[in-house]
Amino acid sequence: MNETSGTAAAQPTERIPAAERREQILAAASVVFGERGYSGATTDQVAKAAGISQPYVVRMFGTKEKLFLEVLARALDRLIVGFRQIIAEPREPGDDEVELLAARLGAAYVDLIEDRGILLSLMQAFISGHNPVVGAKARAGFLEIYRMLRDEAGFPPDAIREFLADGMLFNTLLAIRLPDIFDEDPDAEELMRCTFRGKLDVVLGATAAEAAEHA
Amino acid sequence: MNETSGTAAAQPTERIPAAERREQILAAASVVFGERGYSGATTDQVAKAAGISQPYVVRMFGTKEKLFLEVLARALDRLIVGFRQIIAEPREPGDDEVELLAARLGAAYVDLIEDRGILLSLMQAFISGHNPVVGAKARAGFLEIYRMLRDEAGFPPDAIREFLADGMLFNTLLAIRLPDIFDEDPDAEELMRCTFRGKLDVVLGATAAEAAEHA
DNA sequence: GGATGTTGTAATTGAATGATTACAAGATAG
DNA sequence: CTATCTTGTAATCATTCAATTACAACATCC
Repeated sequence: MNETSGTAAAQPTERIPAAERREQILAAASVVFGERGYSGATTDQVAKAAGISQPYVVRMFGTKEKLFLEVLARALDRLIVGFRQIIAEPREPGDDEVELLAARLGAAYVDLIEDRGILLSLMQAFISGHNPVVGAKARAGFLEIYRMLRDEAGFPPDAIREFLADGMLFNTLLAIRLPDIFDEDPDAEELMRCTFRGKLDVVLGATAAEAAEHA
Repeated sequence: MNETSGTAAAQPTERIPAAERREQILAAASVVFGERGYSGATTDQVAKAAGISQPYVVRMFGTKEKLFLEVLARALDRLIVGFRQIIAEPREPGDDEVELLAARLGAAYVDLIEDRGILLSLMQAFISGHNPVVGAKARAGFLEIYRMLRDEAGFPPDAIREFLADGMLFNTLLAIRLPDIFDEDPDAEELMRCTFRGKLDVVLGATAAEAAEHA
């Protein structure tokens, strides 16, 4: 199409509007930061994952830190907006109102953090409490979720604790890649099942299928 | 004592047996790795925290990675040994046998991860699932805890899930330094209290006291 | 009291990496 | 057609940092 030399090998990177390229970089950065951590990730790895050159990544976001903060803000935003949407859905009052809403929120959460980039970017932020900027964002985000469950969802304290605790355990089991060793150690799958009591078979089905496919 | 020049300013670093120095380095490394992560921490920071020179740190452990693995192994070991000790304690059978044991284990866990180095080293390991060596250790450690609760403590699945989930939530709230903003945002303390339902007032008291002192 | 082992550091090196600069090529307006 | 803006890269710089080397001071053994 737009090649001038007939047998060009390395395609000269399509020209793409900055706004769109920005999204590509953020998506790539989410994965790379998630895998290697803020310090462990390099702007060059992000660039390669996004299919562009390293200087372009830096110029687009100014510094590596600003890029990371943007990735984190996006992840938190998706989480909060997603939850708020579900809570806003009309629901009829009843005995199991809280339980049902918790299940819906849980499913949404699972959907979200199956994106490993989002999961790990969030967890990276959790352990950056010492960093004034990142730490403050992590605390603020966590508190906003708490207030949402308390005020908008109307959860009683025990339901909040259980919901958050289960979420953090799920985070951890996914982060350590427990499903990766389902076939090596049956206890791994047992722990995963024990964690979800079948109430989230969707996820388990997906990850187990992945594992089976890989075996 | 062993000063040759009377007015020596920079003390020439006391000679200490290698084994003891090793422990000092491991203690310092636990803190530094916990705060900055594996990639973010430098051997020089560890050295300074331990009060020795950077090359000595490297020579003692060969590489930075080996040092980190040793720190992680220590943390996991303290956790596992500590739990096993409590489980082995004689206890009379009864209705609340599991609940009581869970409370004891919880208290021990809290004691342990109040050492921020241990808390964060463990959490660093959790999000290193992609790293073959660190990831494998994290998975193995988590599974060992699971088996201990199931086989040695005799916990039913629900008790295991609840125990682990509460632990992970506690990890997270401590990691993001929620107690640091108790005085800025009353919801922070409320979330912390909601999380523990007063069953672990020891901890809350300690961190609140810290915060008050700082205010 | 010399030889050997242990405990330590200063100086340096080589690689990695975030950031900058300078430049090129395509699009768009006048 | 020329000027300008946008989208992109190659080359390079300055810094950081893990690791190495070479050496010094103390201790212990014969």
